[in-house]
Amino acid sequence: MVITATVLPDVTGLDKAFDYRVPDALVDRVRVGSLVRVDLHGRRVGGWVLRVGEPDADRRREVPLDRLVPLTRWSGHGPSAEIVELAEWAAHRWGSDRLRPFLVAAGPPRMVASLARPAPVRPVASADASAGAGHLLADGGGVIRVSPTDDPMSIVLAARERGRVLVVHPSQEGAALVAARLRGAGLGVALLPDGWSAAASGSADTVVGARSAVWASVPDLAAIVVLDEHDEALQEQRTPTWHARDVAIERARRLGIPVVCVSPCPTVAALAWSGTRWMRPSAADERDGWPTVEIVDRRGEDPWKRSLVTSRLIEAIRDPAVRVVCVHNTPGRARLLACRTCRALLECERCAAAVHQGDDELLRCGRCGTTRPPVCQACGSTVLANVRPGVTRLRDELEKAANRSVVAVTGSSGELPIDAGVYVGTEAVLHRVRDADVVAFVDIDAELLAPRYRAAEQAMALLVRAARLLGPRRADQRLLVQTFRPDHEVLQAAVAADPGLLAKREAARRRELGLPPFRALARVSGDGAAEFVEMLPLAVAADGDGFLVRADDWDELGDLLSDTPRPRDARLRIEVDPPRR
DNA sequence: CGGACAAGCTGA
DNA sequence: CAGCTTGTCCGG
Repeated sequence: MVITATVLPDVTGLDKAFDYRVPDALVDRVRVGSLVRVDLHGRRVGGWVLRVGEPDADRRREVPLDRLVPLTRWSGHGPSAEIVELAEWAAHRWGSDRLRPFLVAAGPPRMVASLARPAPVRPVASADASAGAGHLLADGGGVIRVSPTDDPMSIVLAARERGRVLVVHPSQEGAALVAARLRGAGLGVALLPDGWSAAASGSADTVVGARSAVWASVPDLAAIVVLDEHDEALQEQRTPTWHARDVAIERARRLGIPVVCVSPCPTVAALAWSGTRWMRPSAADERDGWPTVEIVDRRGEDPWKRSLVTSRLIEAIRDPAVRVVCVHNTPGRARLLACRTCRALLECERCAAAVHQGDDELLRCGRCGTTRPPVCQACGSTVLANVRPGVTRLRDELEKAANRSVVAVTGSSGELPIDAGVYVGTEAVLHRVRDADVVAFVDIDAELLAPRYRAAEQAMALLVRAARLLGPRRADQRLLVQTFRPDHEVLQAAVAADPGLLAKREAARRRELGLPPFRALARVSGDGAAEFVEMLPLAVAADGDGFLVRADDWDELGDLLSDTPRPRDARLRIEVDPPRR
C-alpha cells in the first residue's frame, strides 16, 4: 500500500503544497507537522507535512501515484496536527495567502530528533484565593480584571489545577519571570522557545512563553492563560498581523477548554468575546493596586508662554529624595519649529514637509530625509522657537528646573546610570527603569488623541505600566498626568482606579463607528492595493498610501480577502486589524 | 524561491 | 545563428 504525504516546502515565495510518497522506512515517523526534506524541481528543500494519507480510490489526485517522488528524509518533530489545523484557520483569519509564517512560529527553534516520554500530569491544589478564577475556568473561561500591581500567579495555579496549562505573556522577559516563579512553586515548567520539546513531549505540565508560545504543541492541553491581555506586544507587527489572544481563544474553542484573559485594563475585544463571563477585584482592592493619579490641568496656561514643564512638575522634581520618571513620546530635540524672526514654520526646502530637529541639532525632513543646519528657509534667521519639543530639549529644561542631573532615555540608550534621580524619555523609559516615586506623563494628549482607533486603550496601557513602576498605593507616590483634556475617560478611569469606566465608553464608541471588535477592519497597501480593493465587495476608504476595508465580521473579511484574486507581480500588504491605525 | 526554457536582441 | 539577456512558468 502506498502512503502519501502532502508537504509544504519551506521556501519563501512558494506557498503551494506537493504530494510525495512516504518510503516504508519513514512510515512510522512521518506525521502531520513533521519536518521533512524533499526533492523539488531539482532542489532539496525542507518542508512541513500537512497531511498523511493512503490515497483513497474516490479522490482524484492531481498527480498520478506512480509519478510521486519519495520523501528524502524525516528531519525532526514539528507542530502537532492540532496546531497545523489552527495555523490553517489563522492564515485565513489574518488574510494571509501563506501558511509558512504560522508554521515557523509554531515550530521548534532547532531540529528535534526525539521527544521524551510523556509524563502523567501531576495534580496540584491551587490556593484558596483563586476560587473566583476557578469558577470562571469551570464555566469556559473569560476575562479577569486585576489591579496593575496584582500578582496573577494564583490564576495560573487555578488553571493548572485543571491539567496541563499554557501561559502566554506579551514579553519574553515577563514570560521568563513567570516561568521562574512557577518553578519556585514546584511546577514542571517548559519556557519557550527553548522548552519546545519539553512542551511537545508532554514532559512539562506548565508551558510558558511570549506571543509565539500560543502555537506551542502541548498534548492534552487543559487551559490557556493570556497575561496582560491589553498589551500590544501580543500582536505580531509584521504581516500576517495575528494576535495571540485571538489565537488562544480559537484554540481553546476547538479543544473545548477554557481560556482566561488577565489584565488590569482588558480590551474591548476581550470583553466583547467574554460577554458576561468576566470578573474584577473588589473596588477597594482595585483602588489599593493603583497609585494616586493627579491630573495637571493645563487649560489655564497662557498659550504664548506654554511649557511642558509645569510648576507642578517642577515642584515634584525638585525634591532630591524623590525618584522621578518623565514620559514624553517625542524623540529628538524638536518635532516642530518656527522662526522667531519671520514667524514661518520650518519646512523642508525640497518637499515642504515640516522638519524635525534631532539630537545633532540638524533639521531633518521626515518625508524625504533631506537635512540642513538650523536655519529658517524663508529669512535665513538662526533664531528658532521650539514649538513641539522632544525628549532631548525637555531634558535640558528639566535639569535647569530641578537643580539635579536628569538622564535622557530612549530605546537606543545604552546602560543607564542606576543612581540618577530623574529620568526623562520616550515610553521606552517605562521599560528601562525599575521603580519610581513619581511618574509624570508630560503630554498624555499626544497618546489620547493619536489617530489610531485603539489610541485610548494604548494610553491606558501606558498608565498601567507607570502604575507598576510606582507599586501599590502609597501616600508618597504620584502618577502625574499633564493634559488639556482632564475629563477624558482614560484619565477619569485612572483617577477612579476603575478601567471599566473607559471600557464602557470605548465599547459604545467602537460600536457606533463600526470598528473592531464589532466589525472587522483591514488595511491594504502596496502597488497592487488599488487594483485589489477595487475587486472587493466591501466598503473601502483611502488611508494614506493604502486603503481601509471593513466587513461585518472577521470570518467574512477572511473569506473575501482569500477569495479575491491577488494582482500578479504587484506587491500587496494586508494588515488585518491593523496595529498602527 | 530558483531552474528551465522560450522568445527577443545583437553582432559578425 | 551562436551567445546572451529577459520574461514566464512550474515544481509532486
